[in-house]
Amino acid sequence: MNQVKTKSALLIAGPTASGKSALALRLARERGGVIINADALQVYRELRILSARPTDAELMQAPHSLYGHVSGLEPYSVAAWLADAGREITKAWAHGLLPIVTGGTGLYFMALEQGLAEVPVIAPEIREKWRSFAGDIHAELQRLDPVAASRLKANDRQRIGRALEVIEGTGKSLLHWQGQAQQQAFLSGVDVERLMVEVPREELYARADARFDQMIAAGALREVKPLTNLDSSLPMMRAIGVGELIRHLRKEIGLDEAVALAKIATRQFIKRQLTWGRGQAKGWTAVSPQNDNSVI
RNA sequence: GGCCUCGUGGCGGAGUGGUUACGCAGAGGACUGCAAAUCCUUGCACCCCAGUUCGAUUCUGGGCGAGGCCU
Repeated sequence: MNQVKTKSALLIAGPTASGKSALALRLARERGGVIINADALQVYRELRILSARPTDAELMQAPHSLYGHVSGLEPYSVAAWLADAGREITKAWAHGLLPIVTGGTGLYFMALEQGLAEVPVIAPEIREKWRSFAGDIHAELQRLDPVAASRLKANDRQRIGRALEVIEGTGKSLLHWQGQAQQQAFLSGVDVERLMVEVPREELYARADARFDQMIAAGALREVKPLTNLDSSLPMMRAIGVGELIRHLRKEIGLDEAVALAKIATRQFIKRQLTWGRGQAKGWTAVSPQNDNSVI
């Protein structure tokens, strides 16, 4: 068991069902580390099974943080996660432990390494106004912030809404804020090791399919039942499987169909994660979950 | 056995005598506060044979196949 230098960190990324957690667990035991979650859905308390959070047995083998630590009814975001993660990393260092940040959300790793633009907090009313805006949202952005509008696709309501709330809430373009010096780059100047878990596509799909069946067997329907009447726009409700299983509980589709749809959604998600990895995580060290000899 | 309808890409489903919708799945890509989200691009077909025609997925005939009705 190595003694950890004061300022180092290990990042483990990879698509869902690739075996990141098991690898993180092993390395945490070997090196004396704290596993810090970098998955946007595993933070939600209500989704233990469907978000594939570590089991109790796994949690006991090494310290974990940011798993199921927030309510799905509360707003959460990259910024909130970044603050949480920064705090946990600092704490790990203070205890002489290696922070091992692992998860499948590329945006979170990006925020961790590059920081986030220092955009002031936007008033909830403004935010809500644009999220529920019924008209031509892109035309509105063209009027208020033509430069930002020119960079976004007309159908990309989510990003357009963000650009609108920023220009209205701060009086300045989102591009202005992004052009400012980035703060909160916790890992700048830190000795960072980056591992990308890679598994052949076909094998990954097969593992993901099998895992969803296991989730059903483990009681995923029971987990979803209390969520049936919640606002479907909550981020938690977009977890793969939640919408599909709710439709089944409402007798709209059979269980077989719900499972099939969730598996398709999982594969599509994996594809996006792989695209992210190829485009945004160049230079990470590729490791396979079984034979990660490239890791010291 | 007779009559009728139909046979389009992996699936669903339009349509046309020449420039071959669309949806889903698949593939590729983007990505700075909802990211397991949001968005962009895209390969792939007209059951077989013969005929009509300058030209057939589209028209005619036959074959094969599917479904329905009748006996």
